[in-house]
Amino acid sequence: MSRKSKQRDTILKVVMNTDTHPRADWIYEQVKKEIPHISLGTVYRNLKALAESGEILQLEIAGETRRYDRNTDSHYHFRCRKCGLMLDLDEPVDHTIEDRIAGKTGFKINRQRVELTGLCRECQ
Amino acid sequence: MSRKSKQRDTILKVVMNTDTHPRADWIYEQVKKEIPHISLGTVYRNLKALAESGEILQLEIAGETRRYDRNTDSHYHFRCRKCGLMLDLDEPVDHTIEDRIAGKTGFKINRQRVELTGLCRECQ
DNA sequence: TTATTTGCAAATCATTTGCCCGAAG
DNA sequence: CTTCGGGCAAATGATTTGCAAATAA
Repeated sequence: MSRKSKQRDTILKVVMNTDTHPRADWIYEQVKKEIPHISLGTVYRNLKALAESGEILQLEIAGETRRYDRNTDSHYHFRCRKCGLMLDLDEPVDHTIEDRIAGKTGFKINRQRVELTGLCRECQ
Repeated sequence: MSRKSKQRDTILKVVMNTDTHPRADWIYEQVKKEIPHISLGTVYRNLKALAESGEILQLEIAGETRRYDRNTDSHYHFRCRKCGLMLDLDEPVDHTIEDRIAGKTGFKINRQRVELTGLCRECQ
């Protein structure tokens, strides 16, 4: 289905080796250290493919540029509104909300996204 | 502080008269019916001003174009991934998550955003 | 009058796409 | 070979901005 390529392998490696939830341009800069002539378009194309195959998670964030996450489990996120730090919270995800809403409205709920925004310890 | 203008009043009126969480371009089309020569830039400028003064809410949505909401209270949203329908849920907002995270991490939490995605009744 | 707001167009930012070429199978 | 992935640059879509003219106070 999809061929292997040096660029795709390197992009995946970069994402798997950080927990900073990087954006495409940061990933691009890191990959350039190994493949100086890589293009940003290639980075976007491969990030998309890797997300579609379930190897990484595309993190769509309200009002912010997209980020990428090696952690593909369902989890909450915290974002510092001053320094931009973003991290996973290991709070257990409350799925009872989904059932409660589904029961009330008749909707089928597939996904729940919870974002907490505030100030991290350093920025307070 | 801010002057009144026909364009701002009309934009506010349009947002207040719908519960569809419209995007800027839809609001622009509606306002054009009353002020045909209005420009999209003016619509954006006024929506921003109205949000800053607290009269409306700018809804930043993960992976989607911004929408505007006449309901400025803290509330959850549901979005249908097929037809794009977006609506307010009248589920009470659970603020205990904020305290729990704050206690665990030492972060100061200002805002919580909860988005449920799925299929509405018509689209299932 | 004079400070804001408008209309318009150009600028920006993140992301996607078209096309032709090089490389993987 | 033949098809997919890569590089590059141009296109896209949403939103913002600069500026001169229009308008509210």
